[in-house]
Amino acid sequence: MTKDATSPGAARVPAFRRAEPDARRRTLIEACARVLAREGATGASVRAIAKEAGVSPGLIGHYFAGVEGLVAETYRAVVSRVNGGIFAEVEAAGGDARARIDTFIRANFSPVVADPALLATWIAFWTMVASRPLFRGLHHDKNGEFRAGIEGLLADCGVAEDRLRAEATALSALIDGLWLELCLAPDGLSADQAVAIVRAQVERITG
Amino acid sequence: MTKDATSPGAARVPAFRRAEPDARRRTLIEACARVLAREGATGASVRAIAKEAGVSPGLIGHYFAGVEGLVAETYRAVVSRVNGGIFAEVEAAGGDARARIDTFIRANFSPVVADPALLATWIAFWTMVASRPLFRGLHHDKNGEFRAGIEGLLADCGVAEDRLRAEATALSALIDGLWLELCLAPDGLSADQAVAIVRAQVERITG
DNA sequence: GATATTGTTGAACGATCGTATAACAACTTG
DNA sequence: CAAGTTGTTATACGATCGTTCAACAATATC
Repeated sequence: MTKDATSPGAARVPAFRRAEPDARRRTLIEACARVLAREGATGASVRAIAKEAGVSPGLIGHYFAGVEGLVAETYRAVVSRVNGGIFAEVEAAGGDARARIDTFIRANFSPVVADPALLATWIAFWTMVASRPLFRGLHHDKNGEFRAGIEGLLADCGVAEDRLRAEATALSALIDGLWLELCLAPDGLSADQAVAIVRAQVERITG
Repeated sequence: MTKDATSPGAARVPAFRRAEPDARRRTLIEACARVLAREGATGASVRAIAKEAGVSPGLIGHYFAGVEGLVAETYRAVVSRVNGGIFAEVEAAGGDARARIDTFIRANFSPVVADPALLATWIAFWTMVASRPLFRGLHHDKNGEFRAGIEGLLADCGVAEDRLRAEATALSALIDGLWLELCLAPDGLSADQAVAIVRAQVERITG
């Protein structure tokens, strides 16, 4: 019989680790995102998320305002990660306005963005928008950021300022609609088709 | 004390009515739609729907393949009603192709279509698309019908056949994206703005 | 009016939900 | 090394979930 944690003088094996509050929050948010991606919007229960994170269920209530609060933070994190990645690609594309917006288009339909697993996060979020003002405000903020990014790209392409708002709103809606369809029916619409459609639209806008 | 159902000779008050299977199914579907609209996607439980319909919870299992089956039928019914209403307006608009497609655009953002309460039905449906092939097929069908309708409208406006598919896909996605945003944030985007955006797009397509 | 059929009820079942909380243990502090 | 702090666990609780099913009653049939 080998030594174990109960033997006198055995090396103690801590039953759990204490974590920095921020690190713990990130851990839980990432676990929530994984559960949403794997199980869908209805599978994101306290117990499933806690198990995924390797912690006790009670810990979620300790760090967030219940499951809703955690989902809200997860949405915020996932949106930031996805949109951050998209605009990082745009920056890496250099200074040419046309190249930048084309990179933006392609990035929006890359496999990591137009991913059915990602849709679950949005669905879980949309489910709560109708009844929770907190979620409504969060949607307003993130949507505004996204449209502002598009406005910048279009402005660099020489789109007149008085048309910017409407054209960016239209382009945002077009991308969202194609993204949704791509997530719901990956075998009905291809990413290349979506890219081609948005490209054609941008060319019509920028003349 | 007045006579009641337990008094001898009192007019008998049936405890329940038997219904035609089709009528009962319609009743349950409509109740499900109302619950989805009022309570949201998470509130559509067997008990809530049965209470709304004024029947016993067990009856849902008798007529449908569980709650999922009822939600699937409800989605089918709501989509048919909404799209049917839209294309009925188009028919009522007469024979002029431009008038028809403009009516179509306005109908898509009328208060009864771009209704936040309606979004709950779509969300409940989208939640199940990822994991249930039945729902995936239903989405494919209904989406195809909608796009086919748009293709017809564009064809009548003289859009070349080899462009029809892509243009209709784009227009469908644009409408969906604007509709979604209108449902999620009714005070951020107005129906008139959405109509104007789609009008401009159609004019660019039809030349 | 008696009988058969079956739509319908309502309760019971096990599972799972979110939350609260007492006990415990990891870490900090003195 | 002892004491205090608090992050963490694990359980218990009440509520609600979807489904099942024996019993009942509304209707059809004869």
